[in-house]
Amino acid sequence: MPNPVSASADTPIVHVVDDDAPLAAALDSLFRSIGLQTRTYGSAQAFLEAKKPDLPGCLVLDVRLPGVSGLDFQAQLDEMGIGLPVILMTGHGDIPMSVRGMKAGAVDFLAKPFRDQDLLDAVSIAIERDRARRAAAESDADLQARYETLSPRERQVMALVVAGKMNKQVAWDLELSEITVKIHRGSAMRKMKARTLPDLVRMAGSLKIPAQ
Amino acid sequence: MPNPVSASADTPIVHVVDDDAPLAAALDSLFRSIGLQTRTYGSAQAFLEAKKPDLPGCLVLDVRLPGVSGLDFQAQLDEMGIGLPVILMTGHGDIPMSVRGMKAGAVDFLAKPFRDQDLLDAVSIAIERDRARRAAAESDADLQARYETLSPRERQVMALVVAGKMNKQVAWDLELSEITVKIHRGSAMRKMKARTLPDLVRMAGSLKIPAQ
DNA sequence: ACCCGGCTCATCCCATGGTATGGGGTGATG
DNA sequence: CATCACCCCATACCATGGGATGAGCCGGGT
Repeated sequence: MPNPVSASADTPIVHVVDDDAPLAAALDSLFRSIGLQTRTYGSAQAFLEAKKPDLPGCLVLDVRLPGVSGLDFQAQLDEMGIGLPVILMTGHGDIPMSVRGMKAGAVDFLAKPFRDQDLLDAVSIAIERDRARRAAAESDADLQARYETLSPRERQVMALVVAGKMNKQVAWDLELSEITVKIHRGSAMRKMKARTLPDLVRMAGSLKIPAQ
Repeated sequence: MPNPVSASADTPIVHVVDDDAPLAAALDSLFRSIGLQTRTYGSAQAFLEAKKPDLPGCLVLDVRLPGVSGLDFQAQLDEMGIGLPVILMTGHGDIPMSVRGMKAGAVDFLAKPFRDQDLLDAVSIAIERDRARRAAAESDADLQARYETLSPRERQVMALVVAGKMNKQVAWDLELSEITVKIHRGSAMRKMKARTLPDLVRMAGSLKIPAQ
């Protein structure tokens, strides 16, 4: 039988990292009440060790944690390439702390006590941001994967073609015959699944291949 | 005779908006001491009415101002399209205030008293950011200006060409002869100063002309 | 009335792009 | 050794791009 407030399917996940168990439990039920999955962790370490499902979500993080500071942890996550949007909470914070958190890209920084609604708003923004991030990352990974199937020559040719050079010029630059360039160019188009040259140019742009 | 700490040429400008005159004067001399120009204003209104030289710079803004709040003023500047990076200062601030300021894009939010060096660091970041912003805006305006010289037909053709359609298909879409398409295409290339099709595609990208 | 710019089209000609067919060489790998 | 991926090239053929020349139609401004 379906849940009254549907959950557990592919609904977003809120990860709560807070060593204050009662508070974590309260947050958990708050999020569940609006149909979000939650996971709670007593420490940064616990969060890192847990395996996270491949779903959009966000991280609600207390600044005061056992071991590392929440702010340091935030920076650490960044270096590790975990792009999960972060919402920071604190009981005893000051302005420099909040500024540092926001500079590091936090979605919000909430001083306790805060209204439930403020947190829910922040979470909803964070999740939306994560959705966009994941979508961008995915299409980027797709593109990157295709690009990696190109042979070295094909990449060179692609770069020059995308820079606007004619086959003839590419041939001269790479000391090849024009016919060979045409062939590499064709394979590159096929492998990149680019129907037209403008498509290829845009792909090169997304891949940050320098224009010229 | 040149100044000891070179200024007044095309050096960046720090705009200080603060109704505390002694403090403004102190900031003024602080910034001049490192070779920056400064302008001080007693109110948001005074800043808006002043004519600002066309130079990179930033805005140092006290949150508590006569009339509007600094935060509201910040939002107002945004709506007016004044992209000058903002640094907020406050004597009596709290976390929500700083978070709001940072969310609105402030470079930094400093609680008084702060160290001179913190402000100088923020200013230097802000000016660098403004430089980048201005450069981007300028090249964008250039492009936009060229785009505006295109006739309506030329724009239609350009859009379809950039979307990867062949002249033939463009002709069919617009119910034109292929020859006419070629001509519009040629003019578009010339007017946009695009040497090659990839160039045109990138320009269209910067102009945010939808790809297909 | 005239000119000019935008829009349209045709025919001709040539450069360029793109693919197919067929050939040969290398080096890594099973 | 056989195979495969990558690299190189030629000839041929056709589609496409792009410019020159010449032309007609409109509407707005001098």
